[in-house]
Amino acid sequence: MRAGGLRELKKNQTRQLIADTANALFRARGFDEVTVDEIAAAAQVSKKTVFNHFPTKEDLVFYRAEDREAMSLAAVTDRPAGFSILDSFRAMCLAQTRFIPGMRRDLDHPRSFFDLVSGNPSLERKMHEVNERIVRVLADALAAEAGAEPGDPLPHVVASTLVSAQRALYRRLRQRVREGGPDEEIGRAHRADVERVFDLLGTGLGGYPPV
Amino acid sequence: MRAGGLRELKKNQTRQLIADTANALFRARGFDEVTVDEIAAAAQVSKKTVFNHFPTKEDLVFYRAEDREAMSLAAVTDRPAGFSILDSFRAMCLAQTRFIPGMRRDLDHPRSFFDLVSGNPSLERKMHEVNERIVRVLADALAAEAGAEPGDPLPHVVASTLVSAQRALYRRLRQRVREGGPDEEIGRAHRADVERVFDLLGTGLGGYPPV
DNA sequence: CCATAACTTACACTTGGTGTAACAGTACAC
DNA sequence: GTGTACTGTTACACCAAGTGTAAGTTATGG
Repeated sequence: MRAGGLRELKKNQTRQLIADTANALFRARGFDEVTVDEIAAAAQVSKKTVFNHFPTKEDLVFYRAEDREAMSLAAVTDRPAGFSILDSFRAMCLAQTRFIPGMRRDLDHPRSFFDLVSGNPSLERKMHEVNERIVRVLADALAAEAGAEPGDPLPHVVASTLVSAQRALYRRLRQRVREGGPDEEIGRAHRADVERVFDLLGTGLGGYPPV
Repeated sequence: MRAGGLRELKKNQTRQLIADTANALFRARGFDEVTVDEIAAAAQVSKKTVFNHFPTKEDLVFYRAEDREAMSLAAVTDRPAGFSILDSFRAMCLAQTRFIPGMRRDLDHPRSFFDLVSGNPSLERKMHEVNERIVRVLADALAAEAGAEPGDPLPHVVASTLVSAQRALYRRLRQRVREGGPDEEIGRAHRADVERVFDLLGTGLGGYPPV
């Protein structure tokens, strides 16, 4: 069970090969139009091996979801002293502009990752599940930091709000990228979005919608 | 296609019969331990008819989700003049105490509705889906009322926060009911919970967690 | 009473996902 | 090196959810 063993290496290679093969096929033809049998055949692997690595077909698309989870969690646990959680999330959302090049690349595909997921019920469900997982992990971290009573609803509400803000801003940013324009301008608009959202979260929702 | 026609009546009866039969079986033995074939047989109906009425097996459990959706939406659209949306949701959450008797009845079952859903991945996914639907509907209503630009992330963030508050408080209330105690005491504790959550939402998240 | 539309059914089929037991290559101790 | 235990892969048989189709049945409206 050594981490750097040959066995471990081959296993990871197989996993990566399966995921890459699957996603290439999904992009080419759509999620529902590709069967797991096809994926297995294309990756020269048995169907059982696919399911040994990925519990469901949907996981082939979202297999890197742990990264996002870790990022959100780090915003709470690894923030510099004197930074509130809200500050930390605001900073994280401002930094989303670094995704712009990746978004541009994705949008170049005839079927972008976004198009793949949106409009497919089972993939959308899976996405919500991933999201909910992040909220829960974040809520636990918040509860631990705040020393909240078990069952306290507050940490979960805060976590849900922050994650939803992060996602909404990400979606908005992608939309802006899709609409076109120079990076700099998109960045400016995005920063304004971030400030609007976090101003509201910072001062309270009581005044929404404004008259 | 008359609303009060005999055909319509029988259809609704069949639908109700299938749902009731299914849920009785689910409660008795668990969601995964009952097949759709069994449900169809028990309801004396073909499997195809089950799927004609309910697109997926999970819908047999959540077939009344539209009620919740309508309730959340009404909190925005039907609120009295001078009530902010936050006020309206606070009132709605305070009124959750009326669910206490129903919760007690549910908890009497050897397998409560809650137990049925929690711990079952596909039912939890479905629940998140229902939830996300509510958030989206609410966000649209908020955006319409605020006259928000298309793509504006704010309405979605607000909607997500309100719905998550509502759900978290509902969960907390059920937990209190499960822990036992007189209704009056539970109601008092719940009202305190509601005030804590909505105070935070009203004044901003910046101070969370408190030092 | 008849024609049509709407609901149900039987049936065959696809596909995601599991269980099992055998097989193959790696790790490791000696 | 050699034997052995371990671990990932495979073939295969199987289950259950969900779909498509064509035919049967019953209400509806003229």
